[in-house]
Amino acid sequence: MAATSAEPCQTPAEAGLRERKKARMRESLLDAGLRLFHEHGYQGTTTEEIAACAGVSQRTFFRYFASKEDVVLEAVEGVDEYLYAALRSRPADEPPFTALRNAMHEHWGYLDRESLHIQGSAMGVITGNPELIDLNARYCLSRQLRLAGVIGERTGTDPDTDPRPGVLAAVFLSVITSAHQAWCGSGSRDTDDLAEAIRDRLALVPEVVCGTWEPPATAS
Amino acid sequence: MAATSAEPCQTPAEAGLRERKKARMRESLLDAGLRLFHEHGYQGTTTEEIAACAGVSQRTFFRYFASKEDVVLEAVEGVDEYLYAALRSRPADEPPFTALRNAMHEHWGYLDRESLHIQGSAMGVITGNPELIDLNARYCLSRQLRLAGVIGERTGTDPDTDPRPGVLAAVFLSVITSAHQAWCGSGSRDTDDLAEAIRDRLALVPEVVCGTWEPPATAS
DNA sequence: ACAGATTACGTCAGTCACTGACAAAAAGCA
DNA sequence: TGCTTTTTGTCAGTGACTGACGTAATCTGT
Repeated sequence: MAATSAEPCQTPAEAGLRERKKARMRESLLDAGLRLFHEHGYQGTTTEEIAACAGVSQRTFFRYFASKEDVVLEAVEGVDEYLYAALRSRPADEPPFTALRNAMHEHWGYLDRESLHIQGSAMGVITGNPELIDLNARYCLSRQLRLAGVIGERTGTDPDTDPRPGVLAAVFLSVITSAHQAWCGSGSRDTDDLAEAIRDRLALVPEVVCGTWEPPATAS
Repeated sequence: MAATSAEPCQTPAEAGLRERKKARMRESLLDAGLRLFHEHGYQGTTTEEIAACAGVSQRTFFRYFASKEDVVLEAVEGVDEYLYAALRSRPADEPPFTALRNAMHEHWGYLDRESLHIQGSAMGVITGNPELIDLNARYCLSRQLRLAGVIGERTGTDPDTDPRPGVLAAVFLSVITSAHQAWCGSGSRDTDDLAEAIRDRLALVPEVVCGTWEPPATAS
């Protein structure tokens, strides 16, 4: 079914009308969802409203997105791509963690004035209750795996056999999340503060894991 | 209303009968929940079943636990106490990260044959949608904060002003989670394998963040 | 362009987590 | 023993999510 296309080829688009409609529908639901989340908050938006806003039924919404959270996730993944690209373009001789820090820095410049920076984070697992994996996995597993993959590319290591890319991805994302929490807790809405928190905390990691801390903190 | 107590003081217990009943109710619901989760899985257990199993109505269940997930969380927190205790009893001259690794090792010995080791993990935050914090916070924020607090005690640093305890807690928990994921993914049910994965990955952290990786992994 | 197989959609009904409101029962207190 | 406070059950309702089924749109071959 791949090469037997005898299509009129009037539209320059790639696939059939059905595919294009589906893609547009998904896009439409995503836009509607993000807009409504922005306007009324996440909890303040129902899936019915998203569907109605996109002109379809709630049931159709759930045919495109497995859950309300997935709308957010989709956006997160889109944003992360910039980080991966930045990481890939770092010079090859940079040590992995340094490259990540620098990539994050570039990435931030890119995102700084985006309307949406969404950060997912690490997942949790409950021994013996695999169903709970799904519940949390949404928030980080895919992110962590993808990042580990990109780190693996850079370093020539295979994330499936070498745990180091996975560990670095986990550490990196957890520090980002930690900074994010601190930022949220501080009440600041200034994204520059968030960027600074991220930078500071990433810079602290080697010291924090590699030795004894100097008694008086950098409590400026 | 604090010192005006002219209680008969007939019962040797600490508080009034009401308090004790409440504590027993909570315990009872927790036991029922964990047992049912174990028997039928998390998804396979409804809150009504938990309530019925404890002999109360569903509404009462939700008066004791804000959510079904909270039942699990409660158990997680109980388990973590052992880790904190182990960390507190490490010699004061051990560097923080080393102390954590050793504490984890001891902790594991303690838990090894427990019926329940539950691991929560890091939370995610969505910029501008504080409601989502709750959603994930359940899974890690409290854990991370508590651990940061204990680390702060040990090192004489204040987690509120010095970001280092928070960073270390985040890194540590994320590596545990990462190991947990790898273990789940490997299909092993042997807790010794999990302990080994955790040990290996923790040992890798300094190398992973502090320099250039040696090309051929420890792909034993 | 038209019949027949796919596929997408809307509608309906149902489950489950979770919540507010209210009345009855239990526990504390005088 | 009355009176107040707290706890509980019942009821009704919201919102996320799913399965079933009929209808409509798209695709396929002629």
